[in-house]
Order: sequence, then structure tokens, then C-alpha cells
Amino acid sequence: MADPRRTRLQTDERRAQLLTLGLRLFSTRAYDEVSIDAIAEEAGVSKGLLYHYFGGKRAYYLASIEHAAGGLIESLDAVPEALVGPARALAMITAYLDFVEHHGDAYGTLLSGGVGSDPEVTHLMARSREEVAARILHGVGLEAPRPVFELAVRHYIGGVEAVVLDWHDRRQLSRTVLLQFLVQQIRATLEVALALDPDAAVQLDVP
Amino acid sequence: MADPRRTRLQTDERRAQLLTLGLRLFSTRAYDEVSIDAIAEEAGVSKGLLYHYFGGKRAYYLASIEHAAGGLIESLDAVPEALVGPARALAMITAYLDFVEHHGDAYGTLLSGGVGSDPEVTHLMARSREEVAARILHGVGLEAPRPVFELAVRHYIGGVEAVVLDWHDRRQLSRTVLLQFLVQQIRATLEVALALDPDAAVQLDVP
DNA sequence: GCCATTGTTGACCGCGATTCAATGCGGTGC
DNA sequence: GCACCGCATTGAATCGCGGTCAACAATGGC
Repeated sequence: MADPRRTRLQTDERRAQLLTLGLRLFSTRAYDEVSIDAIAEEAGVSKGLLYHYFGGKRAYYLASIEHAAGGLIESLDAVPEALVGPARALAMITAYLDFVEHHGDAYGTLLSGGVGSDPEVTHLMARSREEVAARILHGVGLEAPRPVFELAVRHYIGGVEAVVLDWHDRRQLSRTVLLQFLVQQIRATLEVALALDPDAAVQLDVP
Repeated sequence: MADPRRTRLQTDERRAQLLTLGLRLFSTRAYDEVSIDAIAEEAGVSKGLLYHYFGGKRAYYLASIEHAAGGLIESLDAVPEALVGPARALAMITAYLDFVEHHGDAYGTLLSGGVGSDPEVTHLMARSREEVAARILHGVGLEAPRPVFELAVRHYIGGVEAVVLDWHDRRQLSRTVLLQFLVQQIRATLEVALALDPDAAVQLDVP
């Protein structure tokens, strides 16, 4: 446990340890309020080691965010393939909320991704959202590109991020109400999209 | 025009000039890619002056964002009071899109700051969104607090920010389709809220 | 036990944010 | 028109922090 001088770890362990720590620190304070020295001290590690594992502070931050994003996607993919239709929507939203409740800070960091609109962070977030969007569209049987539905789902995801963040920060609404709203809202959103693009082969009611 | 040595301006003018410049610079590059020196040089002003007007870089950034947020709210408030119901929704969304088309970069900065990293920026964005939310709720005749409707509107706004940012970055969809979607979506969202809170005295159909 | 590999360190460097005492422009009173 | 004063403005000095690098030591193979 204690390390009088040095502790040598496997690359993966150390990397994971640092990522988790980074997530926690960047969640607590703002990006440029967290100094490399502070991170190193907190980790009980030298500054140089951080530069050995990640290229620099920015890259470290980016990796932390990616770590969180990966966790979220993983959670969503834990939903059994067997579930379809509204039941699947319910399960996925539940998984989403569970993730937020368990890794609240990580989620917060994930969403507060912009250090003043950094292209790399923006791109990473965009890819993460596309993953979520793909899963939603897959859930209603849409595989081919459908711009209107992509728009609708993008709107939905943006809304989810907003309300869930609010919910996590200041618990004003019960989880139940939030869940109900989100389930009904995805359906309503998809119906709006269907009204604008009636030819799309979506299945909103697979039982 | 040219200033061989010094140019002395009114406090308000200089402040406005610096804010506008800041908005432009922070929109172009990431926060910590923009150095105080660069800002000062671009403004044709000394570094120290920036510290005289704003407390520091962070505060300067914050003020720039606030500037942009103010412009957006102003645009929304330019919609005539006479318009009500769906027509008002259409007008306000149009005003929103107009603002984004005219001040696209400022809008981008505004939002990427909003997702933003530190408590002050977050708080500022929250207040700005509350202003928008209040205007939407007012538009349907809701003045008293209604948690479910606040949730719904928060979701809607989050979605709008997401899709509008996407739309601004990579014009994949026509403005018309976006507009149609957003108009129908606000109605659908409010209806979902109404289903969960049937007692609310909303007016979705004032002609 | 020796050696190679590589995880790990700590002192050093330079840029950029911040400070502050000095400077001079613009308006005011006479 | 002139002297003066307040306040916008400056730029040199400071300092903290991100980043670099050559040396060091823990682990595993022989």
C-alpha cells in the first residue's frame, strides 16, 4: 500500500489509476484550476510520469473524457438485445440514469467537455453522441441515413444531456418523473420526425 | 484612425471594443490558445489595459460570453408582444436562427462555454437559459412554477442548442426543415409535459 | 547474482498570466 | 490659451505552471 520511495505498476494499472483520478479532479475544479503538480501529488507520482503516459495536460484531459465516454457507451450496450420497442427505450434510459447516478462526476466532466471550444474535445464528444444516436436509431429499425431522424435524435440527446445534468446537480424532480418524461419524449420526438419524413420505415410500436 | 502613440477612449467604447474582439478571438481559437499578448496586440492596446478593464483572462472570457448571451436575449425580445401562440413560437425560433446566422461564431463560443468547465461560466449559462425558458413558458401562459414544464422546456432548449450548433457547423439540413422541426417539436414537448401534469393551465392553441 | 528493459524521478527551462509604479491624454477651471 | 488634475494607458518586472530531459531503480530473464 504505502510507497516509501517508488511504486512500479503495470502500464495498464497506472494508466487506469491516472485516468480515474483525472476524471475526479477535473470534475471537482475547472481545467486550468487543476495544475499538473497537483495531479501528480494527488496521485503520489512525479510530474514527469504524467507526460510519459499522456502527451501533456490537454491530452490527459482528453483521455479522461474519453474514459468516461467509454463507460457510458458500455453501460448502454449492457442492455440485452432481446428487449425491443418501448421496453428497450425504457431499459436504455434507465441504464443512462444509472450511469449518471453511479458516476455522476464523470458524467459531469464528460458533458462539460469544452475548454473553450477545443476542436479535439468537440470532436470526441460528437463521436460519443453519434454512438448513442446510432443505438437509438437502431432501436427503431432505422439503419440507412435519414437526415430528419438524425436531427430529431440529436435534439433528443441534447435535451437528455441538459435535463439529466440539471437533475444530477440539483435534485428537484424525482427519478420517476424524469424517467417517464424521457420515455414519452423520445416517442413524441420520433413522431415529429415521422410527420416530416413519412416514408421512413420506422417501427415505434414493436411490443 | 491610426494611433501613433496612445488613443484614449471612453470607458464604454473601449470596453465594448474589447468584448467584441474577445468574442471573435475566443470563437476562432480555444481559450488557452489565445494569449493575453495576442489579444492586446490585436486590439492595439497594452496588456495591462485588459487587466484594468477586466480582472484577468478568465473574467475577460466570462464577460465576452455574457456579452454574447445578452445579444441573444435581446434578439428574442425583439419579437413583438402582439404575436401569440404558434405564430409567436415561429417568430421566436426564427429570431433565434437569425441570431445564429448573423453571430454564428459568438453563438458557438456562447454554447461551448456553456457546456463549460468552471462554475462561473456554468452559472452564467444557466441564467441565460432560464431567461429563454421563462420566455417560452410565458408564451404559453404559464407564470407560476411548474416543475414538469420546466423540465420539458429545459429539454427543448438543450435540444435546440444541440441541433442549431450542428446546423451552424455543418449545414446538412435546410433552414426550412430545421424550422419546421423545431416548431412542431416545442408543441410535442409541451404536450408530453401536459400529459404528465394535466392540471397545468397552458394554452397551446391561442390562434 | 548480473543485466536489460522500462517505469519513474526531479531538477531545469521558457512562455504566458499577472502586477504595479510611471506616463501622458483629455477635459476643466480660470 | 494655459496650467492642472484625474483617469485611461503603458511596459518592464515578477512568478507560477506546463513542458523537457537525462539519470535512476524496480522488475523479469538468464
